[in-house]
Amino acid sequence: MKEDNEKYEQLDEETLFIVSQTFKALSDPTRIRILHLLGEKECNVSEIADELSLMQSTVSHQLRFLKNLRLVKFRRAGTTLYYSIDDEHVMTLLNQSIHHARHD
Amino acid sequence: MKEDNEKYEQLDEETLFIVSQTFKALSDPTRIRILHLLGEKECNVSEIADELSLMQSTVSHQLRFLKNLRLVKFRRAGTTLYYSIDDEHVMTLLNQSIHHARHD
DNA sequence: TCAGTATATGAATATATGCTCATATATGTT
DNA sequence: AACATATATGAGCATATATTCATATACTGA
Repeated sequence: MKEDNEKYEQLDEETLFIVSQTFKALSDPTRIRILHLLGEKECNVSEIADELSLMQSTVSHQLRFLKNLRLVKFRRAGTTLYYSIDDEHVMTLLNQSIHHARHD
Repeated sequence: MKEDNEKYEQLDEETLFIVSQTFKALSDPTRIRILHLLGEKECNVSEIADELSLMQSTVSHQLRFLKNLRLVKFRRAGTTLYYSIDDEHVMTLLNQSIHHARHD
C-alpha cells in the first residue's frame, strides 16, 4: 500500500508576484544593458544613453521602471542625476546568469 | 591630470539574448508555478493542470515554451508524458529569488 | 527673470505575450 | 479499425510592453 501523502506546498501570491516582477526586470535586453553598465560604474542619464546608443527618453523610461522596483537609486548633482545599483542581490542573479550563458 | 581610461566592455549580442530569454522564462507567474512544482516532483501534464488549477491547454503551451529553452524535459509512458526539470542552474536562480523574496 | 542644459513624462504606436476555444495528433485498448 | 484518453497545436482575442516623438519640468548661471 503505497501513497504519496506529501502535499505540494504552492507558492503564495505575494512571493509569486515579487519573484515574477524581479525576473521581468531582467528579461529585457535594454534593462540588462543598463544594469550591467551601472554595475561597472555610476552613470548619469546622458552617459547611459551615449554609452549604449539609446535615446534619452528610452533610458529615462527604463530607469523609472528600475527605480520603482528599487533596483537602482540616484543622487543629484545640479541638473545631473547619477544613477547606481541599489539591489546587490538582483545583480548577483544577473551576473550568475551572464556567467552561465558564457560558459555553457 | 585625471582621466578614466577604463573602456566599458559591452555585453555581446548572444549573451544578451540568452540572458534575457532565461529571465523571460522566469518572469511569468504561470511558468514559475510550473517550474516550482516540477522542482518538487516529476509530473505529467494533467497533474500539473490539476495541481495548479490551470487549463490543460495553458499548461501544454507553457511546457512547450519551457521545453524549447531546455528548462524542462519529458519521458513518455504510454499516452502520458512526465515532465521534469532539465536545467538545475535556472532552478538555482529561481530558488534564490524565492528565498530572497520571502526573507527580505 | 530668462536662457540653457539635463531629465522626466504622456500619448501614440507597434509588437509581444498569455489565455481560451476548438481541434488535431498520438498512443493504447478492445 | 474504432474508440478512449492524454497531450499538442493553431487561431483569435485581450492585455502588456518597449520605443519614439513631443513636450514638460527642474535646476543653474548670467
